[in-house]
Amino acid sequence: VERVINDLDFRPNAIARSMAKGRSLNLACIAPNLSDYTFARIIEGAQVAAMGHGYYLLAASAAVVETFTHLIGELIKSRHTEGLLVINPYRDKRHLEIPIEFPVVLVAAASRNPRTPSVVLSDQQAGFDATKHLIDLGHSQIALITGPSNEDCVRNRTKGYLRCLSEHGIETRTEWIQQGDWSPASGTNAVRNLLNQGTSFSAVFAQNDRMALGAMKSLLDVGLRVPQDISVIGFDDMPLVSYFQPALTTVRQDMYRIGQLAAQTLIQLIEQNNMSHTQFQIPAELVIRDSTGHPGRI
Amino acid sequence: VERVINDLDFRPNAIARSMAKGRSLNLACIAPNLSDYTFARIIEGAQVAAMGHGYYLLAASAAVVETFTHLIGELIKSRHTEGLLVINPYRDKRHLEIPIEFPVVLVAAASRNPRTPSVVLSDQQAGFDATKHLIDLGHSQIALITGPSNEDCVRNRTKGYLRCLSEHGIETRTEWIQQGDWSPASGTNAVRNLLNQGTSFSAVFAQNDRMALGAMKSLLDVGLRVPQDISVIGFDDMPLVSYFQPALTTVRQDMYRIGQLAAQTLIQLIEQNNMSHTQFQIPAELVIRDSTGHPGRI
DNA sequence: ATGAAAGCGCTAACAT
DNA sequence: ATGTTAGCGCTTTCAT
Repeated sequence: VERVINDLDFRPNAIARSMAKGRSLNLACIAPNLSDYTFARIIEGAQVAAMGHGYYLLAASAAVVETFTHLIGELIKSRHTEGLLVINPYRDKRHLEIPIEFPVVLVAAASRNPRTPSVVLSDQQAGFDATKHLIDLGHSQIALITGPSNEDCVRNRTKGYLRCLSEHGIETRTEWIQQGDWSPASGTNAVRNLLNQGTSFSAVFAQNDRMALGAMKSLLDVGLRVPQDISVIGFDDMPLVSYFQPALTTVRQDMYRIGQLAAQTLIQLIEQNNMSHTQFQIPAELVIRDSTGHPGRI
Repeated sequence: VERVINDLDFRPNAIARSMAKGRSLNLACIAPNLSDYTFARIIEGAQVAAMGHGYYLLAASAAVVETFTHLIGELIKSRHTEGLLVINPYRDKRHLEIPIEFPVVLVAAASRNPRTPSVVLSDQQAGFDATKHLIDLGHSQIALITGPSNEDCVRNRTKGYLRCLSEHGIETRTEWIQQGDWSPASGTNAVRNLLNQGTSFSAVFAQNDRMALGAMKSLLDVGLRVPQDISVIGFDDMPLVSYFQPALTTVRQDMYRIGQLAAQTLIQLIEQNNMSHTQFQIPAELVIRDSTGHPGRI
């Protein structure tokens, strides 16, 4: 019998098996989209971890709240999926849609509910570190370009920036803080504002690399040199940013590891129903390249 | 009865349903990895199309041949999945592992088997167009940085380059053709070779953006200006390349659309068992920015 | 140890 | 139209 099984290369029908066991071995990851580098890396890490434990990973994108809500509902009620990885950076009602009696782990945003595990970057610390790097170089007039204010990580990175300034006895000026929308164009714009309003600054900390690049562009456009005149630091360490002129100093976040850890946590939740209060914080790493230097005399 | 169904917000158990119908509504997409922009966009397009038709999309990465083979075997034999989207750019034995009696569509590589549909970029035409753009600007000494020679698209892009040169009566010099490995470093290296061997050239066509950026870097490093001294054109139109100095001229491939079309084709294959010989070719689009210009007198 | 039977929650084919 | 039943391919329990 065993021989025949091998000879025919037989595999049990996964569906029937799921049916009998009440388990689908499917996990799902919901993200605003699947192509942003950050999300793609999380998904990749999660997929590898899932596969390593014998699970499959459904990738789902939900650009708007309605899709998000609907998708979560379907996935859970249809029992298509045994657990959910949700990537929702926004501080909005989506967090209320997250079921509490179902295995869910939140990625890249702290959970609102103590019973839902989450794995996030230590954004506040990272914001602090970036600012500290600039201060250590001798800067004291440091502009900040934030992302949209409805995202958790923006609040935290800003908090880190503010804490660092205050710990070094530097008074914050509200004109230094410009809000962007993560796009390079918004970085360009923010610097233009800064320049127009005559605010003096010798460094800018952009909360993501794309805005940092946009910021660098507008600095270069008006003839300012980076880093001789103005230092620029980004956040993410996207591929290619080291190939810019000058190579971008930035804060690297290891999204692959975050995705991996999130999937592992989810699987543990499923298999051991271990709903312990687990909120992982993953440290970021400063990557010093050529876009930051000592302040010039501008 | 109907009322109770609604009141309880009842959803049929997807697994039992699959069991009874013999359908899982799962598609799977296998790619070398999930985070390269090109792959991520394909997956995103496929996922959106799949969801639009009521299917779910499993994302799977298979970095090495063994994983690939194993994964395909499991996915199919376990009947976990109803159809496969395979992204395999390599000209290797993986193509032989692709089952013919199972719904599969090949993405970003032409299928070896006439019964397997595929959707690919018109790489040859795109290579031709990029070269033509340079020739139209007045260049006649055009270096080429290719990707690894074991990939389909490399062969085709190169073919387009060669055909364009020959159609314009330009004789090809083998020293102009440098092989890279898609990484920026290999682009840097290729230009260094070109420079060292004293080959004269006024433009370089890199078969992806990352190598183009690497190439630009080494040009700039030795004091050559882009595009005044040397023109550079890339391929892909990755995010951010328009923020480089100079903004990169490149060939845009609409991977989202390719993924979408591939998923639609797969679904048709499943639902109508329509195994018609369909090999889609999606056109690329030249995006002219600032890294290409008329040849200088170098 | 091996074999028989019940049942997982649906759908489809039947009978009323 | 409505209700009933067999069966999808496994796992698990119970009997041999």
